[in-house]
Amino acid sequence: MTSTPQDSPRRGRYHHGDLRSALVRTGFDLLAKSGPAAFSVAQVARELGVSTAAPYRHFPDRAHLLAAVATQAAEELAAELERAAELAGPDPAERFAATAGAYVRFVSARGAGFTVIFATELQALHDQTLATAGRRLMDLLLDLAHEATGLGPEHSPRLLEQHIALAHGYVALHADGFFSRRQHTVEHLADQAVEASRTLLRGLATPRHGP
Amino acid sequence: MTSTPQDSPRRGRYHHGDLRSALVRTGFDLLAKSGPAAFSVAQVARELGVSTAAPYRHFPDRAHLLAAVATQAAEELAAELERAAELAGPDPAERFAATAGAYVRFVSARGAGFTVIFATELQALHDQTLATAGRRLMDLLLDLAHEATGLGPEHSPRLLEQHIALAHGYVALHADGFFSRRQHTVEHLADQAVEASRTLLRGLATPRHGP
DNA sequence: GTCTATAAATAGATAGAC
DNA sequence: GTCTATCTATTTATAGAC
Repeated sequence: MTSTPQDSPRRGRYHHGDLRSALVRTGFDLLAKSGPAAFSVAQVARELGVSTAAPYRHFPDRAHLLAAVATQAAEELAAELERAAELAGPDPAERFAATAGAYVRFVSARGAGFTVIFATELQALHDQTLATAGRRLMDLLLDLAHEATGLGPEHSPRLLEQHIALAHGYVALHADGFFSRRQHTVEHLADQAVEASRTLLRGLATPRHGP
Repeated sequence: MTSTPQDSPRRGRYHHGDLRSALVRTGFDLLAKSGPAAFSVAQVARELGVSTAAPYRHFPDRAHLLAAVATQAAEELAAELERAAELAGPDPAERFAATAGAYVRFVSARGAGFTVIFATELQALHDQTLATAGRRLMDLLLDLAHEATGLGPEHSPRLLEQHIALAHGYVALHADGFFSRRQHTVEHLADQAVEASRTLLRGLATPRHGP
């Protein structure tokens, strides 16, 4: 067996030019595959074929690596939500509702949503790039919520919280097996979340004592 | 109950007559205090002042202890939801909406909601008492949902899923710090969840193309 | 910058004494 | 039924070699 350093990426020295970004990418993949509980520095290192000590040259501790992953997640999620709004057409209500479906799809596929991006554990780091990415994400949603309500801007934050709770609830329950053994595919749940968001907005525009 | 024949309940032999139920009770408290991630057989044993081996005389493994805790949680949660519905008065919509608030309060206080009760990890055990408790919980909610919709029973499951996703979303986001540093108390979030559930029901009763 | 080796926690689980 | 002692596995993190 000819073992040059380039022979196998899982053995010997790791000659990557940019281990830092490889750690973030692989960490993100691990999150998507195994969930936040299984995320560990050691496992990320193993999947990259480097020693478990190597990541500590690039991140001081587990939380800082996770923060870099969360930042990446926030940026990709914002892009997905923006894309979903564009695909939904010109109707502001549809554009807003569509982000619920995009959230369900993104978190199902990538394992990182609001609870990772805004986790207390990471907020304590005061990571500037994570804070910025999180703020941009919320601003995007707040703008869409504002356009979706014709009732004045004071209703947007409440609608947005309801909308986020709804979308996150669907995907959290799904991840933990609540919806399991039925026809609840991710696509189905995403559609349900969109429909629920439409229903919320319709209910908000309806007088208190019936139509 | 406070004084054992020995001087301290945390040292020496543990003379409890019913360690099994003490493990369930303390396990539930640990869940409420530290969350599902921190739940461990060893920690439950430590808090009871018994050796880490003792629990294994009563439960074959961690999952079976957790299942017993989840069963207890399902029963207490069902009782809380029923109580909330009663307190809400005679209006079916209010009775249904009130369960969203009760769910937020219960899970915030006790640490165990749908994701613990219906966790995939525990479903695999095929524990009969857990399955029964879970089914009773869902039946209760389904009945309330059915009474709340005047649109025929085929709408109840969808409404119930939306309602559950909403309530669970609020409490999951809260637990993970999303709502943290504002005036978002548990009571406030519970009220928000109730209001959102009302809005859902109002939206469901509203024609598709505006009032 | 990466490696080997190691330390200190913590967990799940088992064997055998009492 | 509970204890002491132990094994195995895993993690975070550091020290020092190369």
